[in-house]
Amino acid sequence: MDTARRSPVCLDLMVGLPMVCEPSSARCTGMRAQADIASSACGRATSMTSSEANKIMEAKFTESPEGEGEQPASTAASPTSPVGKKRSRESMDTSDSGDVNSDKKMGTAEAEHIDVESPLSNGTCRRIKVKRVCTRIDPSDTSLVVKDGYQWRKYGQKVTRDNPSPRAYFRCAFAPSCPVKKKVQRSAEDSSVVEATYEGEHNHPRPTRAGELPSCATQGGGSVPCSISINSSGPTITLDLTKNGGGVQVVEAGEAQPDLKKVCREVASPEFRAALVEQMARELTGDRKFTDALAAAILRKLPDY
DNA sequence: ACAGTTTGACCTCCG
DNA sequence: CCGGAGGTCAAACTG
Repeated sequence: MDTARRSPVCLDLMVGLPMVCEPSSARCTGMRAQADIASSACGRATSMTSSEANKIMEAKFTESPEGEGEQPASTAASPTSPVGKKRSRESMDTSDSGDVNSDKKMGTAEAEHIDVESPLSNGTCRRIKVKRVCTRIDPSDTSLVVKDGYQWRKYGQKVTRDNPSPRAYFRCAFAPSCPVKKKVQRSAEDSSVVEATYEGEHNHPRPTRAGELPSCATQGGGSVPCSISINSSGPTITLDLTKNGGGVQVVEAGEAQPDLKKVCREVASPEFRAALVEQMARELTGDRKFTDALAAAILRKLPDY
């Protein structure tokens, strides 16, 4: 009964809060596991290379202090990071890439938001936000295209050592000066999952084109408005009940940190689900605003009575 | 002719 | 210094 209470997982219900499709936010993600990587202290980060950051990005979640996150776009696009070609390029790739996963076909996606500190030559460092999104697609689809509302131009493809599937490199094609890049590669463990890594921040509004509505507007039954964030106090699962869908669906990231995997397994367990439902019911019935709103909605549906 | 993609070569980093 | 690996460039190709 108190599984959820005993669980390290904290449930955060989002009831009655309309989802806002922020152009540069992961809010529109369907099923989303969001891990904000700390890499907090510049002091620590000064010794952290971008490759280390990449390793973190690709393999690990670390605990994150709160207050994490937003950074001005101006810092994101800092052109001055003469730490060598690879490093400087990575350094240019900063921050939030916006709403990245309107799902292409099967719609289940998982995103990680990761900030890493990129050391600069002058001894300072600056935060890079990298977002990785796992999207389920048809395994027979080899296009490595993840539609996210932005226009991308492919500029390279490479087979990496740890994954037989090729990795495709894309640049934002909407604005020539947009520093955002993304890498798309099938998961080594599950060919039906593609991992898209977004680096950098769009310096332009999202192109609005017919048929490319924000993902939160287009996502269908396959997506669940749920997010998982991991912080020092333990993982928090957020269910947005303002959207359609409703079950709990967990997609395990192939390279997810063991902690996240553990959380995913826990979340997927029947015991947890039962406790989740129970706690949801408790939360809902105990929320006066919710019951009032529910009553009002029912009354509206029954105008003749 | 043009825009986008493919793909081999090249560059840089790192161990 | 060297070799491997990831990332990018740019010519060739394609629709």
